[in-house]
Amino acid sequence: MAVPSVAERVADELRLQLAEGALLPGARLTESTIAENLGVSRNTVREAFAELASERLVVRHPNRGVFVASLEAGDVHDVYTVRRAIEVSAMRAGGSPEDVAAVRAAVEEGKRAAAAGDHEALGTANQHFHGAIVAMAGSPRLNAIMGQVLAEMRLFFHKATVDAQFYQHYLPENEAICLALESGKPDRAADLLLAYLDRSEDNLSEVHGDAADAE
Amino acid sequence: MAVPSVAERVADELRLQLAEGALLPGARLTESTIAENLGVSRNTVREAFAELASERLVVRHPNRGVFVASLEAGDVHDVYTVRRAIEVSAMRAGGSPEDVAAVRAAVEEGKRAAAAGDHEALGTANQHFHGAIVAMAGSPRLNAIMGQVLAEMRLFFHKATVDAQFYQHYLPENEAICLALESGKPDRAADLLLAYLDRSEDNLSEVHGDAADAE
DNA sequence: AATCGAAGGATTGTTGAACAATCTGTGGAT
DNA sequence: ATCCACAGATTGTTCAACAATCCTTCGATT
Repeated sequence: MAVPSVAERVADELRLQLAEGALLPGARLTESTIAENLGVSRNTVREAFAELASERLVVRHPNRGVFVASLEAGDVHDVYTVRRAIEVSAMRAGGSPEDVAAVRAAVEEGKRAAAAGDHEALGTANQHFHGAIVAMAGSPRLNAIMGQVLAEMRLFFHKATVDAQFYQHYLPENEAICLALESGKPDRAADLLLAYLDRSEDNLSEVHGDAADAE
Repeated sequence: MAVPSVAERVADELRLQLAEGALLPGARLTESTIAENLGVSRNTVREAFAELASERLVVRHPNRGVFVASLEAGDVHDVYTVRRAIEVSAMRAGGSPEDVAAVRAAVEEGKRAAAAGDHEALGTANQHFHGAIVAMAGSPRLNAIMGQVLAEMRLFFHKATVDAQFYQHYLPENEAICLALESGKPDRAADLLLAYLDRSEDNLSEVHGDAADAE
């Protein structure tokens, strides 16, 4: 019913291209060419840029232009710090049976994707899994924050060109976390999740080719 | 060195007015009048609005205008859900001695304000206290999120016209939390903080005149 | 008298063009 | 080779216009 504004549609389109990897980190986004390509005004593109910049998907260099954000080594640690705070907290909240069911659904979605050998789908299933975890807190703000974090992660993965085994490795962990949750032990699930996140961060820092400081 | 753009200065100015209570929740912000008052273009005001909207300080009603955000009952709970996730997580991280010193400084700042009977200062000291707690995590993203949350809270306090005793009541709690932190017991401090936040939420919901559902 | 609907005014959403400010890169002078 | 000036391109911002939408008022109808 609510028709999205043109600026919002432009932002959506750019978000899509970013998620698909059509725009790689570091790439420059020129106002005029985007305005021309999408058939909108430069001013409207500008509004869309403001939105994407607030989501950290894009970085503004004053008088120089906007560039697709690229996560540096420190950013990876930072993003995982946010994830640890939010996901673990939401997990300890427990969540309603429907919330737990959503987590289970994401786990099964991942299994199917792995069976089909589709690691694009495997990646999105993993994001659904973590999104469902945060959703247990029932907090619109936490959901929004997590949404942004996941979008940032997606951006990063395209840069790292993650191989199939990357996600597959985590499938049994997701299963274990989900089982703990389903058997009414959210604290146990939270501990597993925390360990998972720590390991995931290490893996990612490694892929990124960065000497991780043992903190 | 970096000169803020006009749009950013407009956003800053509006943020200031919001923090000072010059613009009360629910008030309408008309593009043309603000543009005229600040001597800038309507388009620039529009960019500033986009920024404030992304911070939830302002709400956009399509084709109707932007209004100063007003926290409803559910929003209070939501904001506290975010605070619990972020603050408690940061607290458990412990933090460097300088970080702890910053927390201590905020506590003392609060004491001085209370002694002087300045509850405007008492409020900001309290915000510094919680900001310092989050800063222990050393995460720019968490700091940014907390900054937005605190800005939202400030908005709400102007609506509720909180009395002096509101903050004063929490001074000894801040002291206790800080002491636990200083004596190397961050987990103990985190537990105290969690209890603090729960009680604070109850108080606020009460002030707001809302039948809180005991969850 | 109350309800409904249609004009009118006001504000937002979007466009297009224009110009100053700033950055980038090229080429020449030392 | 280094430095400086200049030209080109892009951003930042303004202005003016118009369509779309909303709110209000006024009038017509029942």
